[in-house]
Amino acid sequence: MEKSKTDLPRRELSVGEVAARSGVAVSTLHFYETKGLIKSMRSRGNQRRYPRSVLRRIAVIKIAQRTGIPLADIQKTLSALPDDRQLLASDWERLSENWKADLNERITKLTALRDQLTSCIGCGCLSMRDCPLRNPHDTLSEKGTGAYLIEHAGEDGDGAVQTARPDAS
Amino acid sequence: MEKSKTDLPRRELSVGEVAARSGVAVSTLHFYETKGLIKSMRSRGNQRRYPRSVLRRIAVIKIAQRTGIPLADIQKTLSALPDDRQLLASDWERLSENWKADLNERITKLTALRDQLTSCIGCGCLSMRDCPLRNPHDTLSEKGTGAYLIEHAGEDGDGAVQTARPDAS
DNA sequence: ATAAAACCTCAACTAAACTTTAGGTCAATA
DNA sequence: TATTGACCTAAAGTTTAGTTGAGGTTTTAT
Repeated sequence: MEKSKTDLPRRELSVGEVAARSGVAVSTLHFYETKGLIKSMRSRGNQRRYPRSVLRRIAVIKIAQRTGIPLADIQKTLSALPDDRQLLASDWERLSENWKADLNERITKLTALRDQLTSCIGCGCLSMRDCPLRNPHDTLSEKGTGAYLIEHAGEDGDGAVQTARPDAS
Repeated sequence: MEKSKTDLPRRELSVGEVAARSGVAVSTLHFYETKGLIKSMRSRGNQRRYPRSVLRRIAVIKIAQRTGIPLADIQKTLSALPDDRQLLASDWERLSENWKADLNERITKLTALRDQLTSCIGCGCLSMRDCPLRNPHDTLSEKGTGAYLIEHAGEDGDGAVQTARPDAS
């Protein structure tokens, strides 16, 4: 009889084992592989076999994703490691420092937004001229797709919230 | 001659005018309309005509988006206003309170992540057993798609980062 | 009156991050 | 041995938030 499954930790893991241990779906592992985020060896029968270190790699990917970093960027960062060796503590240190910076930026922006929200709840104006919420000059780079406020000469009282006074004829 | 364009502020705005004033593309306005986020009247010639209040509505939509709320939710919230009247200060107050709460939650999560990142940079372990980054029990609801850590009995030293010691034979 | 600019609809395309399906192979077990 | 469960590939589908294009109509300006 072969070594039973629970006997020694075998050197390599199947895709299903990696899925169970890492918490990501098998299809996701396939997907990550096509994106170059992880890689695998193959068994004689063409099934994926992973070194245990893939679990760490996946953990790192998931952490990066939680910080809001797109997979493509994660891939770039990971593949920029000198060779494709296992992550060392020093790598992790460098990566996490970078990601922490990104995260801090996002936190800063969201906090600013929240504070503006807080202060604008009192006034409730949403005036184009006055309200910081309406003119987020510092947020243009946030996924900006369209043109932003190219011109707003001829600004007239269009955006202001009415003081609650329903149907005053 | 008709009233010139720049003479009096006409009662209604064309889609292009709304686009220019609000900073969103015309195609986006069409799109928002299909999603029920805004609506329009039509001219004799079937062109969209908007009341000025649409600008405020769009401003609110954009603010909500900045907080990270998906359009579908924004739509639900806006359409839950008693009738489809203009936003009043009291509406804005209520909405922004809700959104602020969401935002705070997001900020809290990101901040926790950052702090974990900070404290884990020192140790660099990423150990499945010890590292808070590896087991974010409080983050399961964050876009969770796959199964999460259903079982990890038989945990063996798979995830730990090696102390920097390149090729120690 | 006519041409250009703005507008219309509908359908298809984009991007990210996956999942699902279809059709077939491999491996562990009763 | 036979069957089931795990695995394979490739392609297509899903969601969110839009954008782009084709083909045609309205408005506006000259």
